[in-house]
Amino acid sequence: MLQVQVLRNNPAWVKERLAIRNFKQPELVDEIIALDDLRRKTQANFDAVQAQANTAAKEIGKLMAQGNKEAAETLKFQVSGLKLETTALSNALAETEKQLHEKLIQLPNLPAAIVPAGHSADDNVVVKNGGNIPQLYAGAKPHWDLIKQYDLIDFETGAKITGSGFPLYKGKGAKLQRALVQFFLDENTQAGYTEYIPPFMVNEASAYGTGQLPDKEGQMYHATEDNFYLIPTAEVPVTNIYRDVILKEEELPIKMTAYSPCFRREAGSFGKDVRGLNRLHQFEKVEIIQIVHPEESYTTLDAMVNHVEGLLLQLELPYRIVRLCGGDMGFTSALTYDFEVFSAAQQRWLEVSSVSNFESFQTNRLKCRFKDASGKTQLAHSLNGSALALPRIVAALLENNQHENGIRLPKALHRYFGAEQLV
RNA sequence: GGAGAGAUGGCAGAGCGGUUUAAUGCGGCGGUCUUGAAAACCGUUGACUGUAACAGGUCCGGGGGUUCGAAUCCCUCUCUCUCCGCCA
Repeated sequence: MLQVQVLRNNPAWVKERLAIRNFKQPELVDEIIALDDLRRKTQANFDAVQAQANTAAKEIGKLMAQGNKEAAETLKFQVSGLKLETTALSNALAETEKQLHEKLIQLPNLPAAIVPAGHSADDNVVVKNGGNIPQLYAGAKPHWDLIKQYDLIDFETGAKITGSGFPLYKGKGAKLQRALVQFFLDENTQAGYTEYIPPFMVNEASAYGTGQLPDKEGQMYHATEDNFYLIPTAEVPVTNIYRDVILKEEELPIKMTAYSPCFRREAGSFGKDVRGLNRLHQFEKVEIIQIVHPEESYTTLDAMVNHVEGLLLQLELPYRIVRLCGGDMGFTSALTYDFEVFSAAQQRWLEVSSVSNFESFQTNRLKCRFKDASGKTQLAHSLNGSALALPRIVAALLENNQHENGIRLPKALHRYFGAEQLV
């Protein structure tokens, strides 16, 4: 959520930034400012009447204490009308605030200066290519065939137990998951991130805090009896650690990492996009999250991108880093870099990480602030990224490393998996 | 699941209808003293809103109610603790 102050300070610039995203209702900016004006006026009126009532109530108290009952009763009668007035004004104020808030949450984050304009993924900018695309042998297969051949994941039984998109990992397939999670967490903690295991269900306030509610309600599984949501990413519970918290400046930066299963309803997808491990209702992911000083957040974003790149290098996967254009960026992000790995048998780039700077968009909703050197409280900046999401990594590992007699593993995983060959 | 107790400022802890603009202690910050530090003493010490700056307003777990006036009374929800039951 943007700060109203930002809109008031420079509405023209805000509209210009929103245009980079192809945001269709720039008039919202003016409506919000007008509502904020109204809110301020109503607040001032309410305050004035309330002050009058407070003074009178105190006076009555004093008269009572003096035993001057008659004068107290007279004043009581005179003041009784104020109550209607304060009730009316406070209702009007609440209504204005509600309208203001409803409009404000419709505004997406303002793209950073270097975000390219554009409408879709076609307008994204590839900023770096790394790793080598392997030459596969003639009989190379897509990962879903390899999974079946080596009995790594049983999708059918997963579907029987729960439904499609809920894989049942088995044998070496299950062990590979565990090895990857362990590898990622070790790398992340070595880079200074503190490890967490968060709750995998969150309440409404947390889902709201990171922006899943109210906009993306349908993407989460909802346990209605207890009103809990299954987390779509560890970002939700972990970032909410700092909801309603005022930090000391020296506590920044806060670096956190967490493994979690992720649950996504993702209705309406079909075809090759959902084949095998490409898209699932439940998958594993290790996330990195930082809460930093506003002046540091872009340096931090670069550091996080470098860190994720380091993981892919160690996994020996061909990758590219993509700067998302305004039209393809998430609602809450100011700047996002996507990491894609090349899955050689499918001949497709698969997104395995998305690293974003939210600036103060998320912390404003979370009320995550810090006291700066001059003693003022201001909003911190938040960032997060996957490091990494497992399924598509597994898909690329299987496809790119297959040979006639099995599947080899990158060196970095040997000690985690306990062998040089997966199969 | 059953019975009971509780939720107050960074922490501890009073207040249980009207000079409370939330006592007091600890901690934090500033100062005096000191070569420096400790101790002692003095001062200061939250969030939100609002103003050019004052002033003013809101906040005692969340929400609602009673009253001229609520931290204090009533309703409701959430959470914590103790005991019992069940349980990996």
